[in-house]
Amino acid sequence: MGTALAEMTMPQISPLAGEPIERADAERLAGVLKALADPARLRLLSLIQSAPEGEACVCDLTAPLGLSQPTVSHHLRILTEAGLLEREKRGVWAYYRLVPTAIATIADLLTPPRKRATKKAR
Amino acid sequence: MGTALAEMTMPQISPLAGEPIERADAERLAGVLKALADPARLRLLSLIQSAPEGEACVCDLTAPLGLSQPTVSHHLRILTEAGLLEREKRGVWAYYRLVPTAIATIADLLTPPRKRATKKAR
DNA sequence: TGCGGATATGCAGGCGTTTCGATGCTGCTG
DNA sequence: CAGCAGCATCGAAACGCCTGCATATCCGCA
Repeated sequence: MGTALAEMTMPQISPLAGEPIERADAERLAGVLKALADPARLRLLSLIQSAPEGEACVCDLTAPLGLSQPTVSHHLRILTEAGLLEREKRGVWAYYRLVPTAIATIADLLTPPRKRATKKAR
Repeated sequence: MGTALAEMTMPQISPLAGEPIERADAERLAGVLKALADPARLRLLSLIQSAPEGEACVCDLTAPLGLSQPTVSHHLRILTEAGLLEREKRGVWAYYRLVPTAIATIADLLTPPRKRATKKAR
């Protein structure tokens, strides 16, 4: 439901290049970037991504971050709602992993249309 | 002095991929992303980038944004200190333009080492 | 079924941010 | 040289965010 990213990738948000960006697009993109713009959350993404199976549960992340368990859960929730993480509950544990192309999508939205046919031109 | 980006690009910050990111790196990257993660500032970047000469003065940006002049100046200052904009004063006007590869650099920091030889491997 | 561990949620304190109006500064221009 | 236009800075108000503690919820296990 959250996945703010899905709302951006689908209706083809204007990528911060070319035509002046629309107010609504700016707010959606800012929303996702805001999820990224936090040291704790960046480290969470990095830790999860470099974990053994590319996944990690809350109890694995609490110590390396030096934050309380509720705070870690809070950050994970924000990242999940932004469409950057996906959650899978196995037994008592909640395993988080990166949504495959999510971050790359954000990077593409920032990057000018290098070669890519980003235009809707028909 | 400002240009938080310069401090990142130079000492080769870990790009959110590969090894778990360091706390200091996370804070630097979060700092720059925080400058981006605002609707008004995203629109400013977009407006300036798509302006006639790729530059614009404050008085050109106030109306399209619908924000007061002090507020626009404030956002421009944050973007400049983040290393995303550069300022040139000509007469009474202050012209802002994008720092050439700044945004692309951020995109690269987020993007996993696709093909790129981002590795320090020799 | 009752206990204990792993997460999620509620609540609150402290801090940062976004925005404005008022004001100060600077450099044209009449 | 006065006045004005363009910007930056200041001070303040409203709002949001990060964090922790306390508590609720869920699941496996004895």
